[in-house]
Amino acid sequence: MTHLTIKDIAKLSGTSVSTVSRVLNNHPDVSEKARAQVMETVEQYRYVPNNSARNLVIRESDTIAVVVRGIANPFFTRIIKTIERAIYSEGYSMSLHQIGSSDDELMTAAMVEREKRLKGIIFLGGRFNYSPEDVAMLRIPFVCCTYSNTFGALERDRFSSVAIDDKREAYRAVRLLLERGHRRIAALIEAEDGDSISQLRYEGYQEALADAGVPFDPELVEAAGSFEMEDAYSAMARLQERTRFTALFAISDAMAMAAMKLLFDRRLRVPEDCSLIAIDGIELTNYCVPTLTTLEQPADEMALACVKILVSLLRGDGKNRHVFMETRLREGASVRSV
Amino acid sequence: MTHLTIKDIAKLSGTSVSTVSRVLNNHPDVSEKARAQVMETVEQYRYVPNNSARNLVIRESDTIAVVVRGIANPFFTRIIKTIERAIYSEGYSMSLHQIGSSDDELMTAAMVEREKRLKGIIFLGGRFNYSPEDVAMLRIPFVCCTYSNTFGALERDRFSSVAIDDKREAYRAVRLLLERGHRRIAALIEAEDGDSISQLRYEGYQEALADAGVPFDPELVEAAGSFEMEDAYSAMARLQERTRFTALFAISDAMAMAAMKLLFDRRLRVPEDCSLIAIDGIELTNYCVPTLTTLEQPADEMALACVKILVSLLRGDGKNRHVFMETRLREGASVRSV
DNA sequence: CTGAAAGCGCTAACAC
DNA sequence: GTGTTAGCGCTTTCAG
Repeated sequence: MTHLTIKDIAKLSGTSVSTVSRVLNNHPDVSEKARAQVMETVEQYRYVPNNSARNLVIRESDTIAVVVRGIANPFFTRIIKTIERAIYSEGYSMSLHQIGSSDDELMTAAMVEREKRLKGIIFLGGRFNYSPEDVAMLRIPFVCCTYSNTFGALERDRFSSVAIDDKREAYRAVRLLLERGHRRIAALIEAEDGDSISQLRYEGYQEALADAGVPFDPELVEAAGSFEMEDAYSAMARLQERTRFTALFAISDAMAMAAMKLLFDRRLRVPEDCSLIAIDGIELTNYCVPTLTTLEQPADEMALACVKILVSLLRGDGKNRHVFMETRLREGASVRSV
Repeated sequence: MTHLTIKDIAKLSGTSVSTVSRVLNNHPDVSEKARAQVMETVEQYRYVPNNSARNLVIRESDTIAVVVRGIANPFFTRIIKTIERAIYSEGYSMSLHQIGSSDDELMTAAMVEREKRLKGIIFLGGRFNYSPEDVAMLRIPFVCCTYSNTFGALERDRFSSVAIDDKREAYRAVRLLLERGHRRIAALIEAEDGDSISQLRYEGYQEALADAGVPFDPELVEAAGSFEMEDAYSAMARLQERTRFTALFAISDAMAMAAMKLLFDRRLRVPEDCSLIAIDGIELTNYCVPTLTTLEQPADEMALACVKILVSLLRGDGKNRHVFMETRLREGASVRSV
């Protein structure tokens, strides 16, 4: 036998499996003597229960799963911490699941739902285009954090979401540049389409220009093909070689930081030679030189809202909701007036 | 009933549970007709198997768990990717587990070992002081990545490790500063002791100074109390107010970047007013301004070595080993000669 | 090729 | 208080 089972511990401690189970799960109706007896053997033999067996037999748990797409996203780190705290203070426990970019968050969630008898799910990052069939595997409430199902056909009362209005916030960012006198404003994006956050923010960029009467110039737009800093750096290099501009709107802080570095390497200064603005508000932007001006997503409020919505759904005193939060302008030193 | 079970699918598709199981697990001995039949009902009803039940009954898996301490550590992100690829190409599959700073990685690993019938474990970051009793819960081979059990009483043939020699590398970093003519070299650390990576690197700092005949000055050392950038920034502020120096050794890249920002905010320039060197080589240091000079840990090689050692252990043709890798000096623009 | 049946390790009635 | 036992949903012999 590879591992000791509860049966072994029962035998070893001279009791029965139910007594051992009671002790392990802190049930009250166990005599002190039996409890001590069991605890001693557990310690002595370093018994560790098998969670698969436990999860299989329990009818329900108080677990909320957080399914995160993109382990490298620094913006999520903060959110997860806050979500975790909120979940615990609501009396639930959290189960965190990272998935790779090629995995499907819905399938992962569906499997964990059965595996752990989940109560609810919070998705942190994910596809923007779920269909009703896609989510049919999920039988429990879920809330999408940092995105909404903008491009999917899913009924809005089938799920909840907490996010910023990406298009509008991008509009705000670009508008700020316009108000500071910039006219040739470049955009560093991931891809023009793809049902992603990049697409939404890019739309905001275009709309802001249009509303200000600034003609759209495709020369000023460069797609990195990913959200990685390395790719953003290369894209910025192409952009900078191709054309001139006095300001850049990057769809994410990380990409803006890569752009900032490219400018530095080319002996261009921020903001003297090029102003920079982005969206996200990750901690790191406080530590770059100069500090990046960015529209900060209210990470803590978003995390709290997710948990609040989900918990009220679980308690039965709430309906699916879609919350759009506003960003806060965090003025760094990367934008100047012209 | 909340979820469909394999029994339901059997009934619905007019076969038996064993046939459904065979189809689901791609066993060859199923007729095409039965297979199609089962697949159709599975799709139609969006059946998702219960992994707890599966894990409970399988005798063994080909799973290697990676237990990561510190979700926010950017250095780990790269390593995980490489580990994952290596594990898959060796024919195993990976199961990733994030743990909070207050959780015990050994207990987590022991539980997952039973839950998933693990073959082996890779710890990414963890305590430096395991005792034989601590690891008694683990029955399978494990390798510690980025650290070794420097301060523990665990027998060295009980586990494997892949890491840099933190003390020696810190020595090298500080020595580089000395060679460039620096004499007043400050150190930004986490804590003076605590059986951590910070302690080891701090020891290297002290030894380098001693070997160069530079008297140790406690004024030049500041502990941040954590590895967080925020705390490093404050610590650097205290240090900078208290005394003067021409160079700083930070025990991590992230802390160095925080220090860099503090210097900038105080109108001091890097490297003109203060040189900076650190250890780690996270991608981000390529994007700070100026680029940080750092001793880069060979993340990919370390990841590969971990998997290689573990796999050879599992195949029975290998013994526990302790590998120390060398860092590569990545010259940025943050160090000048005086 | 297919189905019946025996558990995997645990919890929770249920009897004592 | 305590022990016995019936499953949880699945895989896997073992017969047919």
